Amino acid sequence: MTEATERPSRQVTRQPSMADVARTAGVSAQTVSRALRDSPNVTPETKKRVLAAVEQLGYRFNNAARVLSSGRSHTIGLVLLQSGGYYSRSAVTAGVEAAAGEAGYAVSIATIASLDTGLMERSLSKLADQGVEGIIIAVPLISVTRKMEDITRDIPTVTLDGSRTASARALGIDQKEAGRLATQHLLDLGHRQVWHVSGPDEWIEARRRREGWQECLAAAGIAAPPPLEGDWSPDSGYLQGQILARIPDVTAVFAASDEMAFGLIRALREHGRKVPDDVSIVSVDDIALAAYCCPPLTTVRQDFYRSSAAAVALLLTGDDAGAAEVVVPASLAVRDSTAPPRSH
Amino acid sequence: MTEATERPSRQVTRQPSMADVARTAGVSAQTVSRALRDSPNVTPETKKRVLAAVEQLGYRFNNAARVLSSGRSHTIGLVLLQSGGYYSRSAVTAGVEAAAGEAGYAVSIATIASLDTGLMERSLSKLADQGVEGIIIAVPLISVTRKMEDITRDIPTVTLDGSRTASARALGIDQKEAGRLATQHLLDLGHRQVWHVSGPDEWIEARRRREGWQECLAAAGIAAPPPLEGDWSPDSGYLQGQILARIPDVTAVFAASDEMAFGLIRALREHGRKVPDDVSIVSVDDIALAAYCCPPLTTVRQDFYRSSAAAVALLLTGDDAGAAEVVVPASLAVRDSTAPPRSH
DNA sequence: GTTACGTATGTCATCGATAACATAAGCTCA
DNA sequence: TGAGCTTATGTTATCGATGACATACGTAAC
Repeated sequence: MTEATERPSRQVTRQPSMADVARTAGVSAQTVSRALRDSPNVTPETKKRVLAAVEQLGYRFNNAARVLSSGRSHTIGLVLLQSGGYYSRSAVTAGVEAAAGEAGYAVSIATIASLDTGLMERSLSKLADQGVEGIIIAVPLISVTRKMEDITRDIPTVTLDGSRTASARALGIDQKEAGRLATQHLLDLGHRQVWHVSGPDEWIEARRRREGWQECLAAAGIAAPPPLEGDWSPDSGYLQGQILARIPDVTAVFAASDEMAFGLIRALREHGRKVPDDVSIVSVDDIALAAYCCPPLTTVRQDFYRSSAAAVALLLTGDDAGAAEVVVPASLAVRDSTAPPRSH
Repeated sequence: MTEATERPSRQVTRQPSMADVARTAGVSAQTVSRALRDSPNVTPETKKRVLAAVEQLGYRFNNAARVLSSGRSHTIGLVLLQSGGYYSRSAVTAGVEAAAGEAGYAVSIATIASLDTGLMERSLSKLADQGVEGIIIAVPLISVTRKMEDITRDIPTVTLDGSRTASARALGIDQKEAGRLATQHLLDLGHRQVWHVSGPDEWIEARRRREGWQECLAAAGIAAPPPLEGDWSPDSGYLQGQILARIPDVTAVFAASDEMAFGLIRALREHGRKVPDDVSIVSVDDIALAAYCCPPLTTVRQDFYRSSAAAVALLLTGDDAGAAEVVVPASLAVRDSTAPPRSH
C-alpha cells in the first residue's frame, strides 16, 4: 500500500513523470534529471536509488518536455525522392540512420513524390515544424525557391548529390569521375566512339555523369554523339537499346545505371548484337545483381552508405562552415560486359 | 524602423512564439492558437489578422510545446531490418511514409542491424522515448521479450510480415499463398517434383513460403525434397544452384526471391542446364529487373507499397482491436523461366 | 424586458524536463 | 578556526502551446 489512494478518479493512468521518480527515490526532480544524464556531481548511492525507482515505476522520459526545455530535438530530417533508384534510396536511408543513431540523433524522413518545388517546400516545412536540428536533402535537383531558403535559413542543411541552396553544403559521390572512369575504360579497350544512355536530365547525377563522358571523349579528340535519355528504369534502357541496336557502328555504350544496362543488353541481343562481342557496355551503381546479368556487368561502384554517413558527419560536426563540397570517390568493377572492339 | 530597439543584448534571436504573433495581431495567444487550428469560433476578420501576423513574423509553431501540452506527437515509428532485400525495405518505407503523411503523421525510423532482441529492445525504447503514437514493426521475426512487451504495452503496434507480440496486430502479404501459387504453377506445367531454395529460416516470409510449397506438394501427393536455404542474395542463389545443378532429375525449382533466382539461373547455366528447357524456375517479388533476367522470370508479384499503407491504416484507425490478421494477396506474373518438362 | 443561449475572445493553470540560482555540508589551508 | 572552495542536492522560473473555464456581447424566446 505504498500507493497514495487519495486520487479520486483519474480516468487515464498517466505515465510516471520525473517527479514521481523523485518522490519514490526520496530526492528532488532535478537530482533525478542529473542522475539520468550522468551529471558528474551525483553520489553513486543516490544514482542507484534513482535508477531503482526508474526501474520500479517503468519511467520513460518525455521527449517533448526535454526538447521544449532544452531547445534541442536531437533529430535530423531526411528528404528523399520517392521515384527513381530504390537501391540508392534504401542505401542512403540506412547510411543516414546508422550514422545519426551513432551520434545520438533520431531521423525523421520526408518523401516527396516528384521533383516539384511546392512539394519540396511543404516537406521542408514539415521537418522544420518538427524541430529538426539539421536536414539532409537527398533529392537530385530542384530549383531553389526563396521560400525554401527562408525555411532552411536557421537549420543547417547538407545536400547529398543534388542542388544546393546558398546556405547548404553539398556532398556526394564524384559523379563526373564516374562518367570519366566508365568512358576511359571503353577507350582504353580500343573503342573509337562511346555512346551514352543517360538518366533524366533533371537529376544532377545524370548531368554530371554525362559531363564526365563528354569531357573524356573531348580529351581524346572525339566528338561526342548525341546522348539518349532514359529514366533509370530497365524499361527505359530497353527502349533506348532498340534505337542503338539499329545504328551499325555502335561498339560501346556507357549506361548511366545498372538497371538501364539490363534493358539495353536485352534490346541489343534481340537485334542480334552480342554483348560484349559486338557491343561493350559499362554502367554505374554496382547493384547486387550486376554480377548476375548476362553477361556480368562492368560497372562503376558507388558507396551510397558511406557517402550518406559522411553527410551526417558533415551536418553534425559542421566544421567546414564554408559551403564545402565534399566528394566521395567512385571505382570501377571490371566484369564481362566489356571487351576490345572486333577487329574489322 | 518597426523593430523595437530597446533590447540591450539578446545574444540569440529567438524564434517568434505564439505570444509574439498575438501581440502583433492584437489578440490573445489563445485566439492565435484557435485561428491556426481552424477552430470554428473565429471571425474571418480575426483570422486574417492572425495569418498576416504569422506571415510577417515568419512564425513556425513549436512542435515540442504542442506535443507536451496536447499529449499527442502525431508521429509513428517504423522499425526496419538493415540487411535483407533492399527492394522491399525501400517500398515499405515509401508506403508507410505516404500513408502516414496522408493522415497527418510523421514517421520516425529505427533500423536494427541484425535480428537481435537486444537491439530490438533498444530501437523500441528509442521510438517510445520519442513519444510515437504507434509503431510498425517491419522485421521478419524475432522472439518477443518481456521487456519489449513492456515497452509496447501502451503503444499500438502493427507487425508487417513478422512476429507478433500479444498486443500487436499483424498484417502482411499472403506468403503461404505465394508459395502455393508458385509451386502449383510448376505442377500445372507437368513437373513431377519441385525443389525449393528458401530464404533464411528466421524470416517468417521464408517459412510461410516454404509451408505453401510443402502443402501444395503434399496436396498433390508428392513427398517434398529437402529445401535448400539461401539468404535472399543472388550470391546465395548461385551457391545453392551449384548443388541443384548436380542433381540430374531436378526439373523445377521454386526460389524464394527474384535475386536468388538470378544467381540460381547462372549456376545452372554454367553447369549446362538451360532455363527453362532443362529446369523451370519460379520466384517471388517481381522486382523491376525480373523481366530482364535471362530468361525473364516467372515470379509472384508482391505489393509492398500497398501492404505497408494498409498497415498504417490499421494502426491509425485501430478499428480492428481484436488482434486481427489482415492479409494482402499475391499474384503470379508468368514469363519465360518456366516451361513444361522435357518429355523423356 | 428579462431569461437563456450561442458566439467570439480572454485568462490561467498545466504538460515534464531543465537551466540557473540557492543552499547545505564537507574539506583544505593559512 | 574560520575564510574559501568543492561537491551534492534542493528551489524556482522557464520553454510554448493548449485545455478548461471565464467573460462579454448579441440575439432569440417567452
